[in-house]
Amino acid sequence: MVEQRSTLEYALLGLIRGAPQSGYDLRKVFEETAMAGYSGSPGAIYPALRRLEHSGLIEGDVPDDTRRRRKEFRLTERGRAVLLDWLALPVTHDDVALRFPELMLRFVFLSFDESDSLTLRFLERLESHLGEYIADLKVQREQLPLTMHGRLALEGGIASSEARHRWALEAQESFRRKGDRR
Amino acid sequence: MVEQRSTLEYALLGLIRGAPQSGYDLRKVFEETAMAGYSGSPGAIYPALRRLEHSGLIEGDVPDDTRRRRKEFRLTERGRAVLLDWLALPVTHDDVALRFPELMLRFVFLSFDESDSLTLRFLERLESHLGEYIADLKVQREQLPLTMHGRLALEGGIASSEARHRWALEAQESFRRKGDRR
DNA sequence: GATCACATGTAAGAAGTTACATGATTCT
DNA sequence: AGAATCATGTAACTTCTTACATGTGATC
Repeated sequence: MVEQRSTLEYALLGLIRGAPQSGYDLRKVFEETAMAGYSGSPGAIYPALRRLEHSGLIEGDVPDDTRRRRKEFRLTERGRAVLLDWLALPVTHDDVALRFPELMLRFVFLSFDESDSLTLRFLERLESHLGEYIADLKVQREQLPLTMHGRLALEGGIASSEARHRWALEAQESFRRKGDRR
Repeated sequence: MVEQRSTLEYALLGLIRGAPQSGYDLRKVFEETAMAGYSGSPGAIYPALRRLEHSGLIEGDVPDDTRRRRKEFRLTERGRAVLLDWLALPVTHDDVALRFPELMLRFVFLSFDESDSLTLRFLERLESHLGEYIADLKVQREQLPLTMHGRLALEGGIASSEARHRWALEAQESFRRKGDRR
């Protein structure tokens, strides 16, 4: 059973895993790259870091090369394990239909798995669930009584899902080619 | 200045505007059609309806043709006005980048504007902000140092945004043709 | 008579938002 | 000297989640 944490907490774990950094650094990442829509408000970030620290997933050090007040966080072993558990979670139908941005966040952090096996499993499941989801939307388009706006909105959903579906296929090919080259 | 309400509350206003209905009816809409990801849990719906009632945006009647306990809500004049204000809000860059599902919810409810003028303004702004957003993503792809996963994720975002962009253009044409026919 | 669908609610807790607060260091 | 940036935090509030609670009418 996987520990349940908020998406923001996983985003923080992933970023810290990429490079140890302070709360301030993390806030800037969210503000400047608008990372998938997680707000970098101090009222969200600092309490989340506190929770992660209390749970023993991250540890803060005060680096001695700065004279500014500053605490740099890095992952603990448990932190790495919790992050990996989250990354290895199977992609579900609801993830695809309701939480796509979170899936993309997970995908980015799958770069920490150097074997690419988690990545390939992720993309395969993503691709198949997207296929189902697109079929569902098409059924709804045929069967539900819809206004012109409703039908168009559904068609928009179908179009963007189909783009994501093609992307999932292409991404799989990229990783397969990469694996073959070795 | 527009009254600030939660997205769930606007979703409820829009659905009730479409047809007066009870909390139970509304919950089923969310559960069965998975409407854009708003959960139909009673702990969300009933308090939200209470808030809307207290603010004078909806009113509940007990219909006498049923013997079940049941309260049917309909919009008040103020409720219609608040919904319309929300629908008329200009589409912003952040809406496009961060809150697309909410935009699609608004689009569906724009069917209440029979002149289609709000719809057309909505689609024009959507189209232009999407264009900018796609350009931003392409800049990030060129300029940021990215892992293979990061680059692919960005390309996925570009692909689905381009699909939405094409959709916004096609939807505009649909409404223009419809307008011309009269 | 039991079970399912109808129908509405509350309580506790989690997590985010906005706004405020504070102070040090670096740049102009 | 003053402004901008670095850096961390708290408090009040809002809203959602999960889980529990309750009861009636319809169907088998």
